[in-house]
Amino acid sequence: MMSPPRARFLPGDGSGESVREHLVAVTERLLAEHGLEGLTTRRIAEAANVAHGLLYNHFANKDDLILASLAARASTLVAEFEKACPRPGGGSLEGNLAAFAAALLKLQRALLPLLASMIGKRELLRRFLAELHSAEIGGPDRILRTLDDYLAAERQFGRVSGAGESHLVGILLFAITQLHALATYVREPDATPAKAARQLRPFVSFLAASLTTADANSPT
Amino acid sequence: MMSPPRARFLPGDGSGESVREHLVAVTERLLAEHGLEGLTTRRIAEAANVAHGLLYNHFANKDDLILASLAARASTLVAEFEKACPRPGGGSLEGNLAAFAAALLKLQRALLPLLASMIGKRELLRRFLAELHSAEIGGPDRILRTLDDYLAAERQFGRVSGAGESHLVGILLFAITQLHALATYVREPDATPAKAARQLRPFVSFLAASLTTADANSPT
Amino acid sequence: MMSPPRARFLPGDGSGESVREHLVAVTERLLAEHGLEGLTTRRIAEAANVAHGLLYNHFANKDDLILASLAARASTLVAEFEKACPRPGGGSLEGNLAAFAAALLKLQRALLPLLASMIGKRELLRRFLAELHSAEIGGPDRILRTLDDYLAAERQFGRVSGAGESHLVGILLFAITQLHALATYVREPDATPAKAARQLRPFVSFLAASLTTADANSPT
Amino acid sequence: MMSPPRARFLPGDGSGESVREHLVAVTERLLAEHGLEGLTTRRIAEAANVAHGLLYNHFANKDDLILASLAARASTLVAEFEKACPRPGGGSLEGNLAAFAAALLKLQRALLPLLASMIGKRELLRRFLAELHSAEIGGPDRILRTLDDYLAAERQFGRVSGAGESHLVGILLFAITQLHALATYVREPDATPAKAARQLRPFVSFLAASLTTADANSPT
DNA sequence: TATGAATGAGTCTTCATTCAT
DNA sequence: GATGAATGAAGACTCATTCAT
Repeated sequence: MMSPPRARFLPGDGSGESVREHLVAVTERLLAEHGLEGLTTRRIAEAANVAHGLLYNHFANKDDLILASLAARASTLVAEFEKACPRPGGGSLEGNLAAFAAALLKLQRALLPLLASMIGKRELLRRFLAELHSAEIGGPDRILRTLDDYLAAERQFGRVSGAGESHLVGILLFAITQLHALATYVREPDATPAKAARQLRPFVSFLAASLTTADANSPT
Repeated sequence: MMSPPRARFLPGDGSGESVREHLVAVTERLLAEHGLEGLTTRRIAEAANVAHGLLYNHFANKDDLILASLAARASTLVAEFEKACPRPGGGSLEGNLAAFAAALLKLQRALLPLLASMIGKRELLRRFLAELHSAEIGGPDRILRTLDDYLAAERQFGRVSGAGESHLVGILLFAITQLHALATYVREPDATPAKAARQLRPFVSFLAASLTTADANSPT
Repeated sequence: MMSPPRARFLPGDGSGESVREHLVAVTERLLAEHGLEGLTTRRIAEAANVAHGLLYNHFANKDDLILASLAARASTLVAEFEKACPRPGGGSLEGNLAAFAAALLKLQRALLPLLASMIGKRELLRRFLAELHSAEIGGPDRILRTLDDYLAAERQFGRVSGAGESHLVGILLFAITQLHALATYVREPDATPAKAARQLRPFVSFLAASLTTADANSPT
Repeated sequence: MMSPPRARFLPGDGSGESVREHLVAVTERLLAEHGLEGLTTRRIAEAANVAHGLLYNHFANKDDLILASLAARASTLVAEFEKACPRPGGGSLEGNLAAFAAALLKLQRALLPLLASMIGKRELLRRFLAELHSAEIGGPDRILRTLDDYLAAERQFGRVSGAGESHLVGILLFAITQLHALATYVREPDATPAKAARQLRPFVSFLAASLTTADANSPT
């Protein structure tokens, strides 16, 4: 009747992680590696070295666990993005934009597959976005604000001319990195950051130029 | 006792459609309406008014049918896009770019969900892209070439100055519409084209301006 | 990959039963034998010698199958009851009431466990009752009407005096057999019909007497 | 890191209740409110404000706890019934029978769902009945004896004629209230006592009449 | 060629029970 | 005694695919 006691995840194994956190961490890793597709509760339990039913002692259902893990993943990625952001005033403007592009690209490449897996799962998507907004994580809006803030600071330093363009430029940088992320995801998933930087360089130059030129549209 | 003979799809019903084509057409419609999510072989057979098993007489498996239908869908959309493209020389440059933006947006909004559903199904995605390239359909590359061709023609008309930027501008237009498509899909799936046009307008102006200004970066 | 083809239920095995009917019949038998409790879809499939998933090709869900089988069971039982009903005018009145009691008892002993299993499953119960009323089956109301009709006929024969009591008597007969059915179900599930008849006899006599006596309450 | 100390049920909290009694009391309440269906050990522990595992320190398994609680519930109900019984000699005979009917109905409506949930759980049912008999609770037999005793007393008062019928009448009253309880449970769970009294009235009158009439069947 | 009944592995979820602390 | 995290068997349901007719 009794099955032999299997070695399991043990709290107090030195990691100081609660089981809930352990489950979220494992799921976050699986999400990062394979996306939402094919991510079954059984596989999560196996990867966590835990009985299948345990998930349901800590989360009401699969979606709740996924959601917590998605939020954790997004939080991690946004934090990494912000750490990688250049400081205004230092370096060259174009170099800084390139640094932003690289950071954005990394973020997008990690986030796009997750977002994509949620398409068609409207409810999960809705809750994920709500989570982003409610929690301190911040979604795309926060990313764009970070860009805006940087550009505003550079304008203070006199390194950015023009008036309203800077906001557009930030969004275009966001857009071009997203396009690149999607394209490489689809076509060459193993592309190196160096190669990506080379490919994005012309766009960065173009956008940097548009920030430094006296804008033809703006009144002098 | 005998089940009543149901009216079925009959080849030679006047439409001149082979069964295979019928299945692809029906699947294409279902894809357009609901995406890949929840698209089961049973539902396809029902929608096609055909026995469930018939699918497997014409396609080796579900993926093959989906693939053929995705290709058909992509082909339809690309054709619609090209029909909506403005002719060079006519109208205002900015108006034409706006028209391109609208056409691109429509394309992206239709294609993104399909692309997204394929993320995580690497094999299907790979085959879809191969199909795009091999068949006469043409993927993003063809779209971008269409943009490039248009801008080159406008340069012939003297309505576009500068040298290498036009290619970048085309890609940026592509990128900004993709970003918009994704954002609205995620946040407000029911947004109207008019609203989208309003939101994209500043970007279109910005890009149009950069095409007409003597570029500071380019040697005179 | 391929599992060996197992011998299964084959339509055209001589019984002239459709699969749907086969499933209902098997489920009806299981219901009769063990009630709703512990009746799993897997066990049904096993008893029907059929793959588990097949149930869902013929019924939307477990409840639908159960419901169809409950209706079939109820139909069978009501038919048996009506066949066992005595004809008015023949035999002795008390003998006829005893026959009714026996028939009612058989019905109740079969139906009570089913009804009981449905308690706590409000939705199933609601649908079952609706089914009873909508289909030609007829529930308790029909049973009571049968009793009423019989007594009315006997009054025509002059074998029942009194006025309004006969309806009460019918319901009391119904009630006492239900009580007996419940009591024996709970206490001695293997009680024989003969023993039950002996135990019900005094009640039958009492009720028969009340039908033949000039009623003290009624005005002469 | 430590989970906050939750307030728990503490033995010696002034109520003088042992943990075992507390668990039984809580389970009894849950049984009264929602029946056996959906009554999980987790929910019991929650309602008792007690750790889930604690149940198994005081009861060998769920059934044992349920059983103790069922017995407690039955005991409560029987006590309430007896308190509501009319005293012989006072009031009108028919009024007293009506009072009995009301008390019986209340008892049955409370007990039937519990009994029903036990159908199909033979072992639990068997043990429950054994408990009823062994403990001082008394099951249906005790109820019927109470009725008999009342009628015997009334015969002493000369308010009941006839000889052996009174026992039958008691059982019929029991039966008709059980039938009514089942029917209303199934069809209109929210029926008021007043409505029930109205519906039972004719039966009460009929049975009362049969007690006061010189019985035609009995020898004078 | 067309049918659709049949298959069975796989999905999420529930819950009584155990046991180290 | 008390805790509650952990277990795992079992439940209902899905769906791509096969195959006899």
